[in-house]
Amino acid sequence: LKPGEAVFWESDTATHVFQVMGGCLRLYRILPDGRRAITGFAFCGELLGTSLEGSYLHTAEAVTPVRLRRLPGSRFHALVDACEHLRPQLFARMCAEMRAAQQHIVALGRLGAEERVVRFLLSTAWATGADRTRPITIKLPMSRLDIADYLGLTIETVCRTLTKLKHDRFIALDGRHTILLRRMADLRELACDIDTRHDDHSTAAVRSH
Amino acid sequence: LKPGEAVFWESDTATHVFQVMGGCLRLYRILPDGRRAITGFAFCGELLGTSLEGSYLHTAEAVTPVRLRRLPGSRFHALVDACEHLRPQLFARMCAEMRAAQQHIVALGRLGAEERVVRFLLSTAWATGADRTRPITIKLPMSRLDIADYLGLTIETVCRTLTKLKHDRFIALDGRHTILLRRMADLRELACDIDTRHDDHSTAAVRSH
DNA sequence: CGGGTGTTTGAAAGGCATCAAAAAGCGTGG
DNA sequence: CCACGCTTTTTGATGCCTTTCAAACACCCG
Repeated sequence: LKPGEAVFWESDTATHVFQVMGGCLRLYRILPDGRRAITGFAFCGELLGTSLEGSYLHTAEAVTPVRLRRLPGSRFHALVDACEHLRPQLFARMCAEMRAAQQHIVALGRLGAEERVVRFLLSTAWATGADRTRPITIKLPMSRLDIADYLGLTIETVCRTLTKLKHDRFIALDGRHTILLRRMADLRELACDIDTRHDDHSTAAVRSH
Repeated sequence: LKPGEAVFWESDTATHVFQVMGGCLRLYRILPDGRRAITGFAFCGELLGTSLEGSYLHTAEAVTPVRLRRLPGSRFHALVDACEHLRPQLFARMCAEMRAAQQHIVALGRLGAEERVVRFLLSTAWATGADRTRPITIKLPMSRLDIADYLGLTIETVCRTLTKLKHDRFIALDGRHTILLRRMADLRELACDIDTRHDDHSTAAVRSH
């Protein structure tokens, strides 16, 4: 698929399951008045269209050139049903998706603009499996508007936040789609990142009443 | 469980699966600085703790008195694995959960305060399986603070929005936990609601057993 | 019938959105 | 290789919605 082309639309009857073999896609829903909410991005290896009988949950559209593998949904589920060791794999993927969704909900519901942007940068970096303590250069294939619609912000706010981070020496921008993350520890602080902390038991105990 | 008691905490090792036999629970995560994000509420019939090997995704805490059924996670998954007709049921539940999460993401990312509150009221009403065109009285077991933390707002904003809806004759309040929804068509308009109809059909089907 | 918690209302402040325009990329064609 | 025009991004000024802070009020339980 070329950039901008869609794999399927939100209203489509879900007939096939897809696997991304390369490239990046945006997954989104459009509100009646035209507002767009991007629920996630899909990268190489990920599955699309697994989570529904009926119609797709969102529109899937290519951000970069994308290569896909396609399988009829019925066949996919038959395979999963038959293969003893395939089932836990699908289950694990769905769990990961759920975890990501909940993380997203927390971010949209309770984090400020800066926290959201930094968290997005860090999660993108970590999706590549990079060392979490060392500075890293990441590629953001999607546009600022995509990022804004993903984070529940406007494009201007995303820009301003990035420039502020740049001036504060937390990141360095190189072109539109390349960002260098430096001072990871400070960034993690800014992101209000709970995943990497291990003091949650005491926190939970305190707040449990 | 009595109100305020927890079934499990976010950091706990996920050992058991629970089914709610009665009452209402809140599912939430706490940020390092104390902010709370409620990711959802659980009602009679729903399953808790299915979506993870490892540790639970959130804390589950009783809002009202709650009755639970408990099953070791290993046993639960063994049963599902063995039972040919149980698998699609679990799958459907997970899909419904995912759909709810995505709906929530859209609301938090792109809807204003009034839209969020109205959407919450309508989805609560429809969870009871009521007629969608006729006025209906609903019970909200949770506190205003719970609603605020669920909708990504403050308690004051939730209050103000409800008061405004009352003065505009869209709803009527009776005590703290009872709300009459009138003029459903107008409310749906306010909620920016396109596909809740489709959503709830499957949700109701899943809930029913 | 109090006391305490939870809710509602009010005033002021702040953060993000909106509107507007300049600057920077980027592909195209000379 | 550079000039051109378009799109995307960045920056700036202003306004609105939601939050914050504060206090009055209602509800519930003993």
